[in-house]
Amino acid sequence: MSETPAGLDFIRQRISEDVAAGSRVITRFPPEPNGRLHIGHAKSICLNFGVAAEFGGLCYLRFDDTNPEKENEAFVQAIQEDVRWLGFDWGDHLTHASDYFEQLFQLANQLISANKAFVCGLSAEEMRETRGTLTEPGVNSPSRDLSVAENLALFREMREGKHGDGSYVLRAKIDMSSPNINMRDPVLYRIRHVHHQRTGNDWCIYPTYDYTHCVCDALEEITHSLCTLEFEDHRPLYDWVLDNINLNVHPPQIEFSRLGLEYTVMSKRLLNKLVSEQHVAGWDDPRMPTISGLRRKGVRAPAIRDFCERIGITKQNNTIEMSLFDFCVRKDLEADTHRAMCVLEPLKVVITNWTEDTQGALSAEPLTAPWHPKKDLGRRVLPFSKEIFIERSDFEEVRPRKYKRLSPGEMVRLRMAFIIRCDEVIKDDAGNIQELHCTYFPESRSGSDKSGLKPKGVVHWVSAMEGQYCDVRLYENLFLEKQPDVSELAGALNPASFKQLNAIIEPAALLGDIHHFQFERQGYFVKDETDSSALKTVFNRTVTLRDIRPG
RNA sequence: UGGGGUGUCGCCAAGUGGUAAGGCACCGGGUUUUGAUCUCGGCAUUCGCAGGUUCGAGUCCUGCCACCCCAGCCA
Repeated sequence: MSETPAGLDFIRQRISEDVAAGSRVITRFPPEPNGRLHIGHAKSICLNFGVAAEFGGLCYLRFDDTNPEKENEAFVQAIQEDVRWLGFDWGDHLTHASDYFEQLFQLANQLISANKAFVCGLSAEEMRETRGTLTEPGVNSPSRDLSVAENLALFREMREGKHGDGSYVLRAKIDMSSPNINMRDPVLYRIRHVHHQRTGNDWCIYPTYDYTHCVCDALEEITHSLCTLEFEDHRPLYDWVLDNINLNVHPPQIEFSRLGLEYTVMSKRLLNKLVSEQHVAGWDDPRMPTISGLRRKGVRAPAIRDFCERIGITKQNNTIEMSLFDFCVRKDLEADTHRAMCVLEPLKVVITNWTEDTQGALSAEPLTAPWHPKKDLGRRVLPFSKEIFIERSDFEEVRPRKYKRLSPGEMVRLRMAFIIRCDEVIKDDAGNIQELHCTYFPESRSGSDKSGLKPKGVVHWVSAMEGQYCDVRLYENLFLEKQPDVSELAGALNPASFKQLNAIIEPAALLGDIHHFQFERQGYFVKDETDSSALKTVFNRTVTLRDIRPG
């Protein structure tokens, strides 16, 4: 696929060494169902599922559902849909951290029995106060020296619901003076009397990420636990837990850098905020970097996969330029997307020498055009009439240097049709251009041009008579800055990120079951399935065409 | 400040002691009835900085500097 089979990234190098030494490859993608997946998750999905496929292994889709307060079933379903849409298959390896709640509980008891964990009665505030700081060690909890029997009893009571939320936690007994704050007797279990989307009211204590993740990895015999850089500091804890329970499986945790993309944000907290504060229309708003948003904007899965391949896997902090993403999107669409003509901001053109006779002659042999310039996708008919619309921006009264469009006295080709010359500019009293009067050259018919004329350029057009109205939504970056300052979210947003136009499109485009289009000279667009109706079709702009103009 | 990481072209990224891949972007030429696509060419005497080891250093050593992450009963 990639034209640049660069050296393997450091993770694949490591894995291929392990495979050479006889290891299997079992990975996992472990989303928390508290939001929808975004392009950053796609990087991880492509890595985990990709690596599994490349080395003949398998990849679990495991929901990390240890915090029922924030998670829900709708996200569980949406995440599965997104992963599947991206083109990955977890087979029957769909699991949840909650599948292992019982084992996690038993193992926690083992930890207590081994005097490696204790029940702590400190409040959250007290715990913060005794944790110490980056430079000062913490102090031991007064509960730290409870007997094994007392801890076992207390933990049982926690599980039985005899204590209120926040009254007790189970903590690992490690080292309050560790320079790594994660090792200062971290919390393993907390009390939460809340309903869990899968286990219902079976539990009122829930394990924390640090305790859960490594154990689930071990239980699933994950061979390579790949995660992002911010978990690097948690690795000693990951290892501590597995070293202190007797599962005899110890996956290595390997960290890589998360994706940064210009003009957007990737944190679920912020994306959630954008949705809940209604700065966008929803998780699938086409301006969102979510998988569903990109899909609704018209981006296809191969483009996302290609993008993830091109950005690579390293430990360097990175911010990818949007131009690379756009490149991948266009590259994917270019090869097989139907072309159509759609006038976004219409300017009427009257063909003064067009008569009923010429109209009659044309109907005997209508204009047609291929759906695609290279790939054979068939042809469509292009109705033509005395009045047509061209793009307002395709006409200038005063011609700029190297201008390849229409201006007074000049000629331009109507794409796939005739050459016209602008004879007269009709204006209203205020001086606004109302319409253009042009003559067409019968000999210049596309495909059989005998006119010998050399027009300045080519413009798209739609017949006024047959053209259909449609809504076209133009999307731009959600944020103003490449690296938005999110401390003031509202102010960082691009007010021009969304614009809807009432456009006119050639009739053939609305007839079939074609979803993705390239509107010639403008960009790629996709039918919006949720907002289109029988009365009006809505198109979302996926990405503009590359546009190199002088100046 | 303690700990953990990272520094190779504008943005990514190969490079694993033998004389700086590739992609995107950018600049120039060609083709073109999309200023698209396609195509050809250009684009790091230098690898955060300073020393050192070596016949030879982006790769090894030492010392600096910069940036990122960590003080949730979030993940």
